[in-house]
Amino acid sequence: MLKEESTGAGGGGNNWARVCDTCHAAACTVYCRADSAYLCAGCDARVHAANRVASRHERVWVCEACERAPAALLCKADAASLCTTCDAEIHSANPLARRHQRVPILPISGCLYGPQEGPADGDTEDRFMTQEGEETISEEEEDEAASWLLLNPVKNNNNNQNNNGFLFGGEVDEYLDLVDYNSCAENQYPDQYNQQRYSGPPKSYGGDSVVPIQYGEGKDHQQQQQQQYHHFQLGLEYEPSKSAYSYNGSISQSVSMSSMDVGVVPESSMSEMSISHQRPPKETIDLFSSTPIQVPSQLSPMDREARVLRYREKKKTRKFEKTIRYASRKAYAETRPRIKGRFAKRTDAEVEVDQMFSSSLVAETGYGIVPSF
DNA sequence: CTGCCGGGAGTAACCACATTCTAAG
DNA sequence: GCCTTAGAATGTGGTTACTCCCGGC
Repeated sequence: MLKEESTGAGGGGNNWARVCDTCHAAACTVYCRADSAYLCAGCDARVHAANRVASRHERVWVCEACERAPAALLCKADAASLCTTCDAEIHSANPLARRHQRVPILPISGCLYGPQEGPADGDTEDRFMTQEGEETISEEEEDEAASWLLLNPVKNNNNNQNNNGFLFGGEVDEYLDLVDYNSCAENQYPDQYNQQRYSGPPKSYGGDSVVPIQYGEGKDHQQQQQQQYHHFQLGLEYEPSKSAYSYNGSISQSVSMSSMDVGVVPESSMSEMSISHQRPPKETIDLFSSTPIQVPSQLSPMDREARVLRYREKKKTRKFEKTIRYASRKAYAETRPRIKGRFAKRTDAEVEVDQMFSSSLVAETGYGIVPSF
């Protein structure tokens, strides 16, 4: 499904991975500055292992998102090498992504690869390439990507764990759906949102200290944000009349709970989210019946490709690790007494000890400092 | 082939409370 | 507009209970 469209939409060109300049078959994985050439793993190993001079050629990984440009930044959170364009695009998607720490990629030299054993399955799969260099997408990925392109009519099914085994609105969509909301919230309350959560030093009362944030540094950050808002607004011009900004309740809960990285939700789902609360009983749901589902065919090929690409990238880089937003709360939670894992009430003695510690600390420092990590 | 059982994996819920947010005065 | 106050909301981690899946019989 996607293969045909991805090949057909690009006007005959391959919009995904750049092919190796040497073998013209496999997807390139590194860019050699000295040779100004994009090379696949095999050709890189072969070319740069040929002699000592060649082995000293500085190469950089190709962007893992577009796979078409040399990576310029390494996102530590995603463990992904990204070109400047993709970096800007991905990390402007939402406030959480913006917090990812990125460092300039250092050139690599020497032999990058061990003995060539042919492309590993995982790598092949990861890059959606076959050994012949053709794009392939597994059925599972097709399904997931399709869930991107479709909407997720059962995404608000939080209270119903059992989706009848049908995960159409399950993990993937939950994961994917948040960014636009984040962007919406950010767009709606840009100043408040950012001032409260993402800027400024921790307050002196020693309360919640937000986990350190790495920005693009200095004044660029503000400029960056403004640019991001601008980009977002451009994106929203698609459906300006939708009440997509006024979500609350379970949606905002999802946002706060989902500290993992998030992806981009198809525009169509934004409008659907507002009616999802009124969805009929489960047994009457028919995804492809009379409900006003925006089918993929309504998307332009370019939109489709863009979404699939974003989906791929986010799937590749997503992490399910919990992100601690408030280190002080973590500290409190860790020191809090528990009974069978549940927080337990502190005894009077413990409270007294705490008060003694806190009062002595205040006397010494003038501040009630909460340990933070 | 079907049904039952046990083990493993995954996940929601629960708890207390300091901190933050919001609205009202 | 600014300050204060009260109440609601939020977030935090370890354990438990529950569901689901899979393999063996």
